[in-house]
Amino acid sequence: MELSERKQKILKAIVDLYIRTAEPVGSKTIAAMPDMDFSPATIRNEMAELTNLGFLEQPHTSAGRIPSPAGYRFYIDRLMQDYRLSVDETQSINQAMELRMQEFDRAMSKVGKLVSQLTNLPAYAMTSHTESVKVRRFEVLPAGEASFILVVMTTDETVKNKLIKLPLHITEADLKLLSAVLNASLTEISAEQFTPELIDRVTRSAGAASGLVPIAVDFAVHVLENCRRAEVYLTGQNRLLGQPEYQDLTRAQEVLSALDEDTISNLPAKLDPNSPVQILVGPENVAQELKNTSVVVTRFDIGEGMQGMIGVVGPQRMDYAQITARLSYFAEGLGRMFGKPELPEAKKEE
Amino acid sequence: MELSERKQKILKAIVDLYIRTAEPVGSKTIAAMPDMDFSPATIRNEMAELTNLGFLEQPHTSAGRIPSPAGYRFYIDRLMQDYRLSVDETQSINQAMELRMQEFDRAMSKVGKLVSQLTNLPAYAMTSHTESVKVRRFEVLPAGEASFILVVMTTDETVKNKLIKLPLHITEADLKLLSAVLNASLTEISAEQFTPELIDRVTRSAGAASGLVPIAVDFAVHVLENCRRAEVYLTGQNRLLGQPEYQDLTRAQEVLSALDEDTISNLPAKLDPNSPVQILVGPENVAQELKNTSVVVTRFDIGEGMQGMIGVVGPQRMDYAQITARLSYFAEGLGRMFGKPELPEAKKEE
DNA sequence: CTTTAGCACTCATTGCCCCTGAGTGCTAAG
DNA sequence: CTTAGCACTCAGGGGCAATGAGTGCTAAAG
Repeated sequence: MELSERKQKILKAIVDLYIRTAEPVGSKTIAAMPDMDFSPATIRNEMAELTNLGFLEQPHTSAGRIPSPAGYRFYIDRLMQDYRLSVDETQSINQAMELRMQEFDRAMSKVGKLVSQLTNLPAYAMTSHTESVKVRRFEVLPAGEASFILVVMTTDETVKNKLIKLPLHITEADLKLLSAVLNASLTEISAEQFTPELIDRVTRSAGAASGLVPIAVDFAVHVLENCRRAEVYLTGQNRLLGQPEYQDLTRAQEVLSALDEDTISNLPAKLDPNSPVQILVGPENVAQELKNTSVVVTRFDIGEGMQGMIGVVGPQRMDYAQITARLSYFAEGLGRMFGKPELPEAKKEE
Repeated sequence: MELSERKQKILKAIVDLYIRTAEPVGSKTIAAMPDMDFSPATIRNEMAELTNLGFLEQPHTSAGRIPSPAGYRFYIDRLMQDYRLSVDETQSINQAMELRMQEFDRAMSKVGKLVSQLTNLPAYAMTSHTESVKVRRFEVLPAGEASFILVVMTTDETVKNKLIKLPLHITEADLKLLSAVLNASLTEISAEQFTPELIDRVTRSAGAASGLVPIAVDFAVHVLENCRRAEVYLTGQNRLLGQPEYQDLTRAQEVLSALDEDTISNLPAKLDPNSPVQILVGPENVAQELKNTSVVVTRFDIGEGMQGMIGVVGPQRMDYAQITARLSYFAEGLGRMFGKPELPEAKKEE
């Protein structure tokens, strides 16, 4: 079913205005807008129909209209104008991105913070995987007296390490052997393939270092599992309180307590591979607690079978055009930054 | 100046009750308590004096009294009874601690979450250093085509790594040399001692890998600096909204937006080395924005010149006894866990 | 000299009522 | 189909009085 040109125009005007003011919009206000060549009465009729069609809602009889979730959806899909980033904005985003991201985890937490700042809403950044991750290589590095560092490198380029201390003395030869055995048998296979039989066999072939194999395996499995389970960085929760819809404390708390890592990592049930930015309006969220909030997500390439995702959580009445624009501009920048191999920079002294 | 026995008893009763109810306490309520063998009038007189002495405050004329910061301080130092953890509590804390903390950063974020849960307040966990950190060793590990992984181990046992990609091809020999040079000249010295002259000398002696030295140095310095700058994990901000004193939205926002990593890492200006748990009541906090909140901090040993700190942020009216007890019990557990060398566990199959 | 009963006073909170005004839906005329 | 006109609805706010918890002071009792 198609909306008449005029209905669309009115709907757009209402959503635009409501996004700006957070107050129900009345017929008179709309009629007063330049470019609206109808009387309030006409607008009223149209608004009544839009309400019947489910695009608008009325908080109470004597109030104006506000967009319903379906209204927002229609607006997003059909009416919303692209938001053009101003030079100032692009500059400040670029500048923010200047942070040299040295380590990955840290960087992601910073990314989250920046997104939150950029949108003035709670934001999250997380990593996720597109392929199943395997161990690429083990390294065993002696580290003082009776301890060594186990380094596990995975196919998604994360490198995790653990300091292992032992009460018994271990020789360099033991460690060499351990390393060799681990690399020979346990690399390039996914966590599921770490069967008890395999581990048993490996353990037996490790000689003096056999006691260390289970520890190493435990750690490797743990690393792989943690790779799969995305890491989530959430920040800027307090910005939610700035939004008029969350002046009601209980609402705010409901949303904030729902915003933990688990819900977030499950947020966008399916990522539409076609559109880069995905918007979930209110009840489109699977999580019940978020049925009054909207989520805008986008992803960026990190390369090596991984992707980053950044998202924003806010009231249904959010400036989708602006937020989408900022988010995707930022994500593009990040993609450029992470996705491509890093060029060695020209150093002063060379 | 000493408070009479009776004044102390009354003050304690008021603070105890106010902590429980969050409502100003009147003379009649106190008088009605068993063990209070005085009339309301007497209590009133005492309360008036306690107010003059600065231990109590009156929100308005016709309301009861609430403790002033000084009142809380006196209560904490002199009146508060030790809170005895119930078996249930110790059990659930122990259970929570069962999480096998495989990697340090992750573990700290989990610790933060647990503390928040444990106290039902926003909480933070962070690491900090007691000695100046140095690089203990560099490791250079080839990682595919035109890239390698640089591992920096520091004297505080953190191990950080970075994947470095290069457009040019590098041989294993180059990397060996790089590793040797770095380890020969740049270990066991602190970041300040990375002078341009030294770096220049090292670069020249690195032969074919000379282009990589600045990158490695940059990373090393970055790691050392990050070691010094404590890492902070803050969680459970939403729990602040559950507290009656933060029903006022603006207050809540003020506090929450003040709670970023910077303010937190500066929170306890000086840590009294004698008492394990440190309490900062309201205005005792240096940060202006936190002058209405209290902070309870404790630390635990991680060994190797490092310590962990866990803390709780909440309204001045918080159950200091309970929170102190839970926090320190938890911290002790963590100390036991992190501080001591890890014993290899008995595996099933051995 | 301390304790307590009595009393007048204060003042935040609550509920109530009424008014205002923005906004609607309907009807009938253009 | 559009619009002017009109009666109606209802949230929000101001004013006002009642309520009651709590106080400080005074004077009597212990």
